[in-house]
Amino acid sequence: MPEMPEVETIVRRLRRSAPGRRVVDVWLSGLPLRREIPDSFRREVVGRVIRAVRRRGKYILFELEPRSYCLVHLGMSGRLFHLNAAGERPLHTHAVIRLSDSSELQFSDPRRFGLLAFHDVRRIGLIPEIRALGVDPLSDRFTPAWLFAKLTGCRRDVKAFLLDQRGIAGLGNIYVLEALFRAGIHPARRCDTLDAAEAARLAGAVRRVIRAAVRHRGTSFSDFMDSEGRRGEHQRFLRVFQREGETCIRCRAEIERIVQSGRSSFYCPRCQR
DNA sequence: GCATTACCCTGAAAGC
DNA sequence: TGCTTTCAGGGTAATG
Repeated sequence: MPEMPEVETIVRRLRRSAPGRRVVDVWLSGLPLRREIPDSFRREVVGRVIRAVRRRGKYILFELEPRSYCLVHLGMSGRLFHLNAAGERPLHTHAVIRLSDSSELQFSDPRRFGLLAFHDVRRIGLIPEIRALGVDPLSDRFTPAWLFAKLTGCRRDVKAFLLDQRGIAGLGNIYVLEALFRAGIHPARRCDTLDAAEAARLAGAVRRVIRAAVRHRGTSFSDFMDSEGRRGEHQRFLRVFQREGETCIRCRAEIERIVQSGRSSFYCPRCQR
């Protein structure tokens, strides 16, 4: 399940391989993803040149020339490969974008929760999905003071807050739970019960977890692969995620699982309050 | 207005 | 062994 570190890993690879190439052809499976890909997508994208590859939250943005954007979200099970030459299309391939150097971008997504869209706008802030996103956890705006101010007026569970892309953009279930463990905060704590010191611990934990995961090129728990088909390494460093019944690395208590808003939460009942 | 729940989908795992 | 059921989850729409 690609979160920000996995998307960042893909974007860093694509930045080396995609800019400067012109789109010469687009193939679409015709099946709907999160939304239908309109027939106009092919007509709009063919002929444009990829100028840059960017990331906002879990979204990948191809900046095109003349200025416009191709927006990609990997959803739960999406993969984006950049192959040197036309290759075999894996099962559940929904889009193939052929480039001027004979390479091709392949987008596959078995569960079809992903997104592929074209936006004829000058700035990424004009794309509704991007405008709705909150601060990036690695940006200068994400500070302990900012986080404490946000938590103070919020009555939800801290886990629900951290998962909400409108507040902090990029976190998913894995890194939220890992950050809460490192900060010693129970996932069901109400936001407005956290004090300034806890908010500071949480802000630091989020940054450290995300930085470590980016360094390890993401977590390949089930099937994540980067744009060259390489698996990530961060699964070896997870401390609570999917470790129900195993012992806490810090206090030897048994890791527990609860369900919040239909999602699993893993935590140490002794270390996290 | 805010918070929670249901839904989309398929593959893997569990249950029978 | 083989079929059926359950579960997983990101984002959004619907509901409370």
